[in-house]
Amino acid sequence: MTASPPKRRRADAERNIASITDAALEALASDPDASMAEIARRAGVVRATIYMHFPTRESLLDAVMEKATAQVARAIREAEPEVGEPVEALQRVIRATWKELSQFHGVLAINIGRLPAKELRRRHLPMTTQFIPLLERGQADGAFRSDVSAEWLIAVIRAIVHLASTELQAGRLSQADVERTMLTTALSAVGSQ
Amino acid sequence: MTASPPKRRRADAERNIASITDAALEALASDPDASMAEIARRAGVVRATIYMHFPTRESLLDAVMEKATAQVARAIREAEPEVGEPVEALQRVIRATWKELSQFHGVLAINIGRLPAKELRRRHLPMTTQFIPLLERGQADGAFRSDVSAEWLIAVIRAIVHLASTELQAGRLSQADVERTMLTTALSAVGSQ
DNA sequence: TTGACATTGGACACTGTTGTCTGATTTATT
DNA sequence: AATAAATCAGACAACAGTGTCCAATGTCAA
Repeated sequence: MTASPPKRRRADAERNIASITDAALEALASDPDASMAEIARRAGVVRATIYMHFPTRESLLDAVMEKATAQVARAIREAEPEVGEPVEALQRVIRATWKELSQFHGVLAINIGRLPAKELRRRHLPMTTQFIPLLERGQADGAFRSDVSAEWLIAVIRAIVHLASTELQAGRLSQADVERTMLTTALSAVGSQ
Repeated sequence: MTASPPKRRRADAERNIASITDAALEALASDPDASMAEIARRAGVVRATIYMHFPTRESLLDAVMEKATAQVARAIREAEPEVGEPVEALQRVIRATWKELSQFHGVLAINIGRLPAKELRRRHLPMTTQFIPLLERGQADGAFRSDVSAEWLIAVIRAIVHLASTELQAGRLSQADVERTMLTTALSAVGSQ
């Protein structure tokens, strides 16, 4: 999935591609409209170099998004959503992905408005699909409310995690409180009682 | 607060100002980066006319934001947050403001990134201050959870309302379901049980 | 009706961004 | 050491947006 059959690039090219996507990730996190020049500057590379590897700005954004979602998806997977009590599992998954997601907080939001809703949903699939079985399992055994769809619950959880990230960044929530607050709120919103 | 002492404008000027802010509201809702030209086109006015009344793009945005927040604030006030049982009152307030807020859904989000967090908070005051007493009242009598701040609860409610608006717009939630879903989720997130 | 106010339509300079190109230079690979 | 790949430095055209200006025209108010 990384670069096996298509073409063999030189080692420094490979390195630069990594630098560029990393820099883009950073830059876009603080400013969703960061220019190619700004990204190049951060990557320690000349602007034209970016165009060596990414034909357009759009294509760079696509690559960055895919990298971010893949990284979050991996973190979710490693938290083993299918193991144990639904409530415990959800708690574990949220906790494990929270730091990951908070990095990309702004970055993943770029797609909103940039892509049609359908496409956006498709690209979030690597993350969302992993939640579905967990939530449905919880709904089946009465741990989570089942008067709304699992998709809605996912959206609510995501919103709360993003919110926690925002509030932390804004200083309205302390490092010490944020995790507990986020978790209890998410569980309370999703819980059945 | 509208235009009492500062200076008397001609009637057509007054009318155009209204057209412009309305057009800006519309345009910015669908595209947060809508240009002055696009706004002028919608207002049925030439671009230079906008600059007659708003010296810069920024100042127009400010005016639009203030208009939007004022409108939402009024709707909240009319729902009488201070009357009756906290749970009932909150339900009433959310329901009453929901349609209002869903119009401005995207518009109010423009400020994020445009303004420093502190300033942003200040401008949201007309809306948020009205929630505080209601939430604190509910926290005091055990209706709402009190292990987190009232400010956090406000943020959570706002996030859920915005989310509902997004999901409705994306067709992931039906007109019939959206209000119930939003309300039950918000109350469940805020409730103490 | 008249004079002041306001809008029009068009032009203008300025800035920032994207994407392309080129020739010189550096770097990895064999 | 030789060759191919990649980067650099800088220029360029094209475009879109902001803010300003002006002369002509339209509109309100007394």
